[in-house]
Order: sequence, then structure tokens, then C-alpha cells
Amino acid sequence: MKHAPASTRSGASREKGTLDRATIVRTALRLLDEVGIDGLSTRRLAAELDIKSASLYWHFKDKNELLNEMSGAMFEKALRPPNVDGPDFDWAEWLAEGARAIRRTALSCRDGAQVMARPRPRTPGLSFEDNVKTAMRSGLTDMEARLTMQTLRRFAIGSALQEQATPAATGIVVAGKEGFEFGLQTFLDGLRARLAERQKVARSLNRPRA
Amino acid sequence: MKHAPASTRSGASREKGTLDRATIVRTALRLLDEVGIDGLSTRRLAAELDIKSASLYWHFKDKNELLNEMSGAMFEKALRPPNVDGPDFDWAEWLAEGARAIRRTALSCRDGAQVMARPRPRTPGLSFEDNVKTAMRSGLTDMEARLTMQTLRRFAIGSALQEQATPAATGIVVAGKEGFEFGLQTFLDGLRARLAERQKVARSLNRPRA
DNA sequence: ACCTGAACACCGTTCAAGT
DNA sequence: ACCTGAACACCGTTCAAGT
Repeated sequence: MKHAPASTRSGASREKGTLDRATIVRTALRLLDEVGIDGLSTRRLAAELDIKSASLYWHFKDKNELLNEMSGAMFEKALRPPNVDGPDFDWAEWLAEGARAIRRTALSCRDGAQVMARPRPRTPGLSFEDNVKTAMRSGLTDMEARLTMQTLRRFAIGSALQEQATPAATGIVVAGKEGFEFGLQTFLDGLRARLAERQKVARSLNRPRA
Repeated sequence: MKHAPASTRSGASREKGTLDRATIVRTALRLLDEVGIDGLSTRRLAAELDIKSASLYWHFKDKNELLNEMSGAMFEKALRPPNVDGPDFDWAEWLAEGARAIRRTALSCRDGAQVMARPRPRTPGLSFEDNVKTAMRSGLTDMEARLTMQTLRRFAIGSALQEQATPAATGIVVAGKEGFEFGLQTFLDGLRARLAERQKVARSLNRPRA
């Protein structure tokens, strides 16, 4: 006699053919938070989905592709709404919030930083170009805006990575948000200095004394 | 008939009892550069050392301990001589060189950034406190000096990590050194602004007008 | 003190075969 | 189109036993 068709796993039973990449990625992220990156095996994930591990290879080329998709999902979650307001728009605070969101998202899940440190699949230009535009409202050039976002992303991931590493052995100086804010604000100060210098030059060109 | 006692591996035969942690770490780093982090198995490393993989567990508690030691070795290599000169000492350039050295070392070895992103064993206070002292010659407080070094370390590792990720999928904006220098110099600009502000305040306190 | 043989409990991945 | 059974070629780690 055959036993009942599973569905005993984690409560969420599906009918066949319902399984798609998004569901797998979502489940993988939940499992990651439970067991950590070393515990996240294809067999364990398959069990969580009530399938066999071989089935995962119909949906994903290999485990790397799955992990990269997880990275993409975390970034999407971190960078939700550009949320640009009216004339009181504070570009520095907007950039800071973006960097904080990346770090916060990475820290919100066990080993999340290690996942976000991976390459993510080319999101279809969705919000990235919009964000560049928004960053340019500060007066930065297109290239500077991109470099700024790249720098903040690298710093946020680097910070989360160190903060999430086994706390005993790391040479952490100031734990938590304060250590992060120092680097963040100092970098933004550098941007402000650059923009102020640029405005000064522009003014002197507009009404030359000579 | 027993065959000859190995020594066919990679040319470097040893007599028994010669093997120590430093040799293992050095060999592991060479092997890492050959096969990458996914190829660096205890069995492969043991073969390279002409021992059996079980023997590694006499020298190291587990693979994690070995990897952390590798991280420590790479940082030692990166931060070699403090090399502080005379009165023409340029603290900003000194900090920049330290950050560049970390990034350069990470990029010098396949998957090197992933290794340096790991926690490293507590180095016996060797050069770290000296470096804090050196950084303070800029006028930064002790805490600011530590935060600065932490920030640059995080940014350098974060950069190397992204640069070393599979080049196709990453949203790299400006590849290579230029992308790194932007973040580095902008952060240092922020530090300069902070120090300049501090000097201005100090001067106004020295000779008050009122 | 240092190393091995042999095993344990896993991995990621492939592929013919099922439905 | 989607999933399984069964296998392949590996893993990290332990531990009694050797020298």
C-alpha cells in the first residue's frame, strides 16, 4: 500500500506543476535563514519543497544559478521604492537610505551577506537607470552617480559581510550601525565637498571679475 | 612489494614531522590560485602535501580554521611594512596605499577576495595598534582612526569581491582600479573635510574675537 | 608526536525513465 | 512539461590503529 502523497513538509503542499523558480527562491531564502549557507543543500531544499533534489535541475541549471537568483531577490527587496519626493528632496539622505537598506537586508537573514555578495542576474534595467537619474539630481554627472551607487553597494556588502562573520574572531572596531554610519557619512561628506567645489567654479565662470 | 614512498607530488618532498601549519597554509594558497575555492578540498590539499586528508586534522581543527588562517596570511602579506617616513608624511596617501594593498592582494589570487572576506585569527596585536597610531598623525581621534581603517578594509574587500565575481553578470559600472579609486578618494575627501572643520574650530577657540 | 586506513554521513549533478 | 530512481564521483570529518 502506498502512503499518502507527502505534503507533510512545512505545511505548504502544492499540486504538481505549480512549482516555479520564484517559489523555489522564496523557499530557499527561508531555509537559508534556518540552516545557514552550509546547511543549504539541494537535497534539503528539495525536501522542503516536497520534491526530489534531481527535480531542481529542471528549474535551475545548477546550484550557482539558484544562489544568484537568491541574491537578486534580496536586492529587489532591499531597493524597493525609489520614493523620490518633491522639492525638499535630500539626495544625500536618499543615497544613505539605499545603502542602509542593502546592509539591513543582508543582516536580516542568516548568511544573507554571503548571498548578496554573489553576482545577481541581470535585472531588466528595472530601477537601476531610474536610480542613476535620481542620484544625478544632486549635481553629480552620470558616471559619478553610477560610481557612487557602486561604492555604496560595495561598502554596504563589505560591512554586512564582516558583521555577519563569526563575531569572536573579527577585528571589529565599532559594532553595528555606528561603525557603518561613520563610513557612510564620511563618503557622503566627500561627495558634498566635490559638489561644493564644482559650484564655486561654476559661479566664478558665470560672473568673472577680470 | 611496497612502492617508493611517494614524493612524486609537486616536487616538494619532505621528511616526516616537517609539516607545520605555515607550510600547509602556504600550499593551500598556491592550490587555491590553481583550482579556485570550490576545487580546494581537503583531499586535494592533502595530496598536494603528500599526506592523507585525515592528517590535516591533526594540524587544524577543521577546514574553517584552515581557511581563516589563509585569510590571516593574505592580510599579513597585504599590510607588510607600515613604512612611515619623516615630516613629509602624507597620511591620506598612506591610508590609500593600505586600502589598495588589500584590494591588490585579494585580486592577486583566484578567489582571494572570498578568502579575505573570512574572519582571520586574532593576530597578536602585531601591527594593528601601530597602524592606529600612524593614522592618528592625521589629527583623527583614536576611535576615528580605527573606524577609518575598518571602513577602508570593508570597502576594499567589498570591491575585490565584486570585481572577482563572474564578470558577465555583475552590474559593474567602471571596472578595475578607477572604480575603486573613486570611492577611496571620495572617502578621504570626507575625512579631510572633517579635519579642516576641526582645525577651523580649534583656531577660533585659540584667539576668540569677543 | 605525527600519520594512515577505513569508514560514516553526507554532497552536487546526470540521465534514463516515468506520468 | 515536470518529476523520480538510481547512480557517479566526489565531499568533510572521525577514530582506532600504526610508527
